[in-house]
Amino acid sequence: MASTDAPEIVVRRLPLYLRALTRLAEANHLITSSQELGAMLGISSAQIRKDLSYFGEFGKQGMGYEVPYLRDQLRRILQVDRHWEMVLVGAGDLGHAIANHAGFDRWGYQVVAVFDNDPHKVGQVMGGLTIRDVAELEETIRSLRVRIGIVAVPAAGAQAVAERMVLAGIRAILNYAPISLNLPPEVRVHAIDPVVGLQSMSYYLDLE
Amino acid sequence: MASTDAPEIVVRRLPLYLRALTRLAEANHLITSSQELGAMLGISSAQIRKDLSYFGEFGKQGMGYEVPYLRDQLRRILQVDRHWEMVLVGAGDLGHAIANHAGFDRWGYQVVAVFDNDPHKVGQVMGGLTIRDVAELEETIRSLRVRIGIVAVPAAGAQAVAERMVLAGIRAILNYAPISLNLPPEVRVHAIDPVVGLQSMSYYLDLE
DNA sequence: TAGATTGTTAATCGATTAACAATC
DNA sequence: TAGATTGTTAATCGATTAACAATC
Repeated sequence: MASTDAPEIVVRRLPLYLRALTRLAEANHLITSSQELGAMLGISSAQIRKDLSYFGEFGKQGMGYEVPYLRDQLRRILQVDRHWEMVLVGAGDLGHAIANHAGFDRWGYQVVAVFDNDPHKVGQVMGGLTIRDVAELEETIRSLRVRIGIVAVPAAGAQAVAERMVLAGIRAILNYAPISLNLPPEVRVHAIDPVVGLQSMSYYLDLE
Repeated sequence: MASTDAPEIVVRRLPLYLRALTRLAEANHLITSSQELGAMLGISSAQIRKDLSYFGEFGKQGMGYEVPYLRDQLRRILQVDRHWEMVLVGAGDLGHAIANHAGFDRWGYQVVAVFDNDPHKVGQVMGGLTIRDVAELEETIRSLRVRIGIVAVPAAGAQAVAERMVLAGIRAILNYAPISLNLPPEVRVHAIDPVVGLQSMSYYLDLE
């Protein structure tokens, strides 16, 4: 479980470090340094050393870090050295793309149940899973003891779906709906909205 | 042309304010307050007032903000009150989902050209567009004067594609590849990687 | 007027960076 | 040893919050 005092902003950088280390390991680099990692990520070497220091001492002075060792430590710290199951609500185009997203499997995240409220979709198969009626959401989350939920429904239904997930035991939500979810602070939410990203970038673009 | 002194972290919140205001407007709310917006977004009212103050005075003491007026002002500030064209590289499953993403159209973002390096895909139609050979990338960006690029290729090719985009005139990149792009500071990058979000949330989950 | 809420200032809080002793 | 790089401290920088005069 989560050491308690690392700031969230630090935790959110750890997956980037892990990704860079995985890439180095695949290229058979055995040793790296805070400077090299920083150059890969556009982050200062001091920040990387400071961030890692919240969790332990992983390097050797004068030498740097052993790539496979630091990678494994980050996997342990982030708890990604295990299998996580997820439920997905929303079997539209977006849900379909999510259910088939190869990156999830590769990192041990698996969608184990898909839900929709459209009677025409319920019973159909999507990504190897039979689409269930969203009425069975709570029951399924409880019986499968799932902790992670993915919201891929239209904005109008997202808050209600998220609240139901939380009441049934979900503690982390990946939110693809274009709305800010209002949930208890103990529930983690990560929002994916490409339009929000585009809009903040548009601010900086020159009209030619 | 972007006023120059608002911190980027503030600019990144403006789309959230715009989204909330759009929702209020659709519900025919004519007036709102920093407190109401804050409650919707999980942000303090002081922060909302402070953020808006970088760009002007939009409210009335004792009254709050007129929803349509503030919404329109944010659209102007963010430059989302116009049509933006985008190029997309990568015509795989992910590219397909992106090209068909309804949210882009709704907000004035349009994919005008799709590229792939697979000869079998070039010439096929995806989302109403004929897939072009990625060899034509620079030429197309220049002749269409596009400023926004979407990278939806595997990690191994992403950095090279992004660099080519930038040399041809792209100034904002939406990056779906699971890698940190290294680009000149004048180029904006917004990364979309659901796995990174899941991994940072996993840190906080209790193993039962 | 009385009540409410803005816009802004100053205080607080937290994150990043610079610097360097420790040491491989 | 000489050179390099960590882990950590203190200084700096920047963001958030609290408070309130202005005023609708």
